[in-house]
Amino acid sequence: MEILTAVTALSALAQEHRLEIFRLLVREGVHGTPAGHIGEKLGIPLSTLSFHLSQLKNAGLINCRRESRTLFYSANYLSMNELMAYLTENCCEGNPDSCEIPVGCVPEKEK
Amino acid sequence: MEILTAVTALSALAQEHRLEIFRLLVREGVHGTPAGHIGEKLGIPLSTLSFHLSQLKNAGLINCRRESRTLFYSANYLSMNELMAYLTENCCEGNPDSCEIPVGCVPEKEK
DNA sequence: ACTATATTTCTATATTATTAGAAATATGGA
DNA sequence: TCCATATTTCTAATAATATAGAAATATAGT
Repeated sequence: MEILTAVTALSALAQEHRLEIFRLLVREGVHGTPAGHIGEKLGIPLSTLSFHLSQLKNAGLINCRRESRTLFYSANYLSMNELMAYLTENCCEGNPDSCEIPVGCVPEKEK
Repeated sequence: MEILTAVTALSALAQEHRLEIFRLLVREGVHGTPAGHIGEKLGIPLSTLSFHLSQLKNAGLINCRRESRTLFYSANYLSMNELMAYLTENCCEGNPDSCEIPVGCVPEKEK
């Protein structure tokens, strides 16, 4: 991963509204959620929401598909996991005794 | 984790110099690296470096200990992993078939 | 006390991001 | 074609962040 790709993704997540949006979409799953529902659930005006969705989309963290008049947004799990892998790359020079706490998209019941 | 804690950590990582600094420290391990070495390796003026180190420190992503005149900075692996867990929390409503790609601090050779 | 080293704090300037109302665009039904 | 719904783009005001030189602080050796 290019460092600018990672900075763009992290910048996209480094904002309260956008982090809420992203976590909502991570919870909702691959089918996606209409933009309007996101704004309603989080109490964000639609023009502001649209700005934040485009930031997340531009960073590759979310996907968008149209179904009639409705745009469904969904989390891009692959790019999320690539970002996390980038952060932990080569940790402890390959000797992770002191830091190994694997995380990822794993359901609560299996933890 | 509080959302503001996560936003602070993500904001700290969402900057090219700071992301380079953090990834360097993740690689170097728990013993830590003197501030001067970081600036030298990354070509960052010391006053600028100090500003960025304080942002990362304030976000809880790195630790600092003094040894004589030298300040050793090191990655805080626990808070890094907590941040990643926060991003993936409750993914896919507990049905991660479409997104399960666990990541974390695991050495290359074991991947 | 003096000097050298390691690092931080202060400062001002320059750059970038956030907000939400109003207008514009896209789609589909009558 | 006309209207309703869903969402985006435009706009301008406001706020926050990054930069690096110079001065200040902390530590240790002579």
